[in-house]
Amino acid sequence: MNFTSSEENYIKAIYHLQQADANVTTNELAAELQTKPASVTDMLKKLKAKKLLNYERYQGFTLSNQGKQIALGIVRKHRLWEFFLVDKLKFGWDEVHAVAEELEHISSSLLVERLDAFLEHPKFDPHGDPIPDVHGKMESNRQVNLIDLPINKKAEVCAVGSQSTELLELLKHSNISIGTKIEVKKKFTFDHSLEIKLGNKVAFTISQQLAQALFVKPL
Amino acid sequence: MNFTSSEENYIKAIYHLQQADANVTTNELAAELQTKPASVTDMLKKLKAKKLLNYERYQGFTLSNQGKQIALGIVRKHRLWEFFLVDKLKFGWDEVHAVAEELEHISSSLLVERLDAFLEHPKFDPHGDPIPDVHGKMESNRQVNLIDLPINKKAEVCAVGSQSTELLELLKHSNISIGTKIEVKKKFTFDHSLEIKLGNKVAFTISQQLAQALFVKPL
DNA sequence: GAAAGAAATTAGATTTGTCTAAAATAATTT
DNA sequence: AAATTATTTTAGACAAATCTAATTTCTTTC
Repeated sequence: MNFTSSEENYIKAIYHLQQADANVTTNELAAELQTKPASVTDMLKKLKAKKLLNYERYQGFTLSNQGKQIALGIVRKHRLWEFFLVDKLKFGWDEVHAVAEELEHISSSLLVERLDAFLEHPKFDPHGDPIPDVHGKMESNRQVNLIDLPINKKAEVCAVGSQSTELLELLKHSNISIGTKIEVKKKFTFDHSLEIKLGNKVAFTISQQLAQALFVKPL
Repeated sequence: MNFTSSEENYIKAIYHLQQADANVTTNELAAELQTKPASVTDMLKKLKAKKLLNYERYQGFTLSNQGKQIALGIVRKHRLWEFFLVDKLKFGWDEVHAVAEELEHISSSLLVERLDAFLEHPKFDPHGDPIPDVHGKMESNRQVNLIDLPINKKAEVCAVGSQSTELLELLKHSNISIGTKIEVKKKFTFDHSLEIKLGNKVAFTISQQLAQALFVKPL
């Protein structure tokens, strides 16, 4: 199936906002796309009709699996073009975004695959973001500080910020180790503490200091 | 100023049809763009308002100088992308047209210039058509048989098909030599003879045989 | 748990590019 | 030069994507 540039922009924006926080709202999306909430609602209905979105009015929305695939295809194109612009056309990494926004809507999939081959199948774009392959798979190996992990995003602990016995003692007591599945449920502004959940266990809160010592890989 | 893809498609189509025959009609343009004459009229009015077209209703239309510049910019982008697709991405020369039709509407002029540099300023696209430079200038050195010269297109005689004394005698008598400015005013279907005009002199007709012996360069 | 406030949605209008059907103009034929 | 035919244009409608203003639904506060 084929989509308009406008539809693709909505899908991509929803995808990115959902990465940062699984609970995307109509207003957030409107702000992101520099449009009005009413326009967003119109498009949500259209995307639902095309089965790209799970959406019930007043109840919020998430991308369907099909929607996610479309989003990944657009992200793939965007990042491949960014790589091309910087690597081949000698653009600065800060000059490429606007141009890539246009190029990502070129529809030919043959073009994308030939471009990918020409660039020798790069795995990351000039900003370090991973480039999805034809099937939407990508290396999600950019580790981020737990403080920066979006709410409700499942991740895996992959590194700690120090090897001090004090930290290790606290980690052991909290049942956190390398490989632990982790998820942030809430962020408290007052002291920047986080409510987290390990696997399916009951949630508990950790301090800003501990969170900053933990590095995770989004799944 | 910025134009929509639709406007650009009209400008480009008018440009190409005007190359083939200076008298482009509403119906021809509609056929070329696979749309209806009424839609063409609508767009003609819009392009006139934007000063890209000389147009009076029922009286035909031609591109203004500004319109020609826009057209050349689009042709430049189209042919540069075609060159890129064939030379770098290993497309076949017959596969590139549709993709280039999409790519030619990407607006960034920085992109075009960087692409031109990356490709090392090619002068001709994979089909042998000349690529206009930033200022719209291009080598128009594809010589065509006088028989194929569009009506009302000014051209210059650049070669003859044989060196026989019979031909040279006729050419001398007709005042035609290399460098003569020439223009076809009418084509007669009956015997394929042509009415031609040399510079500002009075028009006269020549036979199919003579026309076929003359090669010209459109100006 | 009712009222106030915030967020989301609907209703109706606008713009762009297109269409069909009808009318106006130009070109051709007799 | 009048009549026929072909071309071009207008008038009015429609779909896509957007907007403003009004309304509905949800959330929060008291």
